[in-house]
Amino acid sequence: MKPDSNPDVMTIRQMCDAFDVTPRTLRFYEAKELLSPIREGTRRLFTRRDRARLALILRGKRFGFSLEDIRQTLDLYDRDGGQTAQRQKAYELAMKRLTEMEAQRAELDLAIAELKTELAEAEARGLVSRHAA
Amino acid sequence: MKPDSNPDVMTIRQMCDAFDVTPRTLRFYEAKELLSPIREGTRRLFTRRDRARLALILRGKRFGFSLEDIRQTLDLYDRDGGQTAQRQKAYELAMKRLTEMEAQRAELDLAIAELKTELAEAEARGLVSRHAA
DNA sequence: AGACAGGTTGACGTTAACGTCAGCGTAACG
DNA sequence: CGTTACGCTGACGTTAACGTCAACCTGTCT
Repeated sequence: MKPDSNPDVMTIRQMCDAFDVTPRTLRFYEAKELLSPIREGTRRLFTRRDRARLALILRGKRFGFSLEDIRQTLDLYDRDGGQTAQRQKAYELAMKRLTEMEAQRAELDLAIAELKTELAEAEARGLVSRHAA
Repeated sequence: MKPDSNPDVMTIRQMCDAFDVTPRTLRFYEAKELLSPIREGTRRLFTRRDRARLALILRGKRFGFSLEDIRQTLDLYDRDGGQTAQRQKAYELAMKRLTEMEAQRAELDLAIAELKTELAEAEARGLVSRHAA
């Protein structure tokens, strides 16, 4: 019987298709303790928790955070386990990340505005056409 | 006589102090054609143009862009030189970057909102204190 | 039984973005 | 004129984040 009868867990290939990553990447993330799929014999089965974490990981990457940065922040989203002291640390770390992200947002807004200005000027100088080949 | 008598150019060390990077980094960026300081004999002298570009480079990095991505976009800010065809390409590339950045901002907003929610819930669950050690 | 699809574990290769170190040049200072 | 500061050029080392490949197991289909 196939193991994917359970809709709550996914095989490595299903994960790859769903998130557009390679098996190597998922195993790598597991080795780095970003994911912790359960084992059915030797095979990995990824739970909802793994999927949620992977989504957060990929997002974090798009924002330029390192896997190590991400790993540490990730624990906040784990409402269940963890000692109080650990949770407190995760919380504070997440606060720090929040501050960073808000700063990044501010700078991003600025950069976008500047780039728009630059594009408008280039246009005004008549050296480019809005839509070409 | 010291070369830094000219306020328009800076030595490598002045650049390092101003932008908090190492000499190695500046030479590396030059090798990758992101910067093109003039030479006084063997020594590098960085112009206003180099400084402007470096600022953009460092910003781009904070947004998670690769040096290669940055290098290509950078040319848009070079109002002077360049063939028309080249400028047109740079323009279109910059448009693409703009779209990317706006998408990134949207996702960033979402992520910030989610993280805030998560923090609020953690607080509500009473497992953490807003400000600890 | 044979073959095939899908998964697993090492182990080594690769790319980006620098760090580090040796060896050399040179300019200004005491 | 020696040395101290600053800079330069290779050239090799390093870290992160995977890619690639070989060798192996295992369930399923024919």
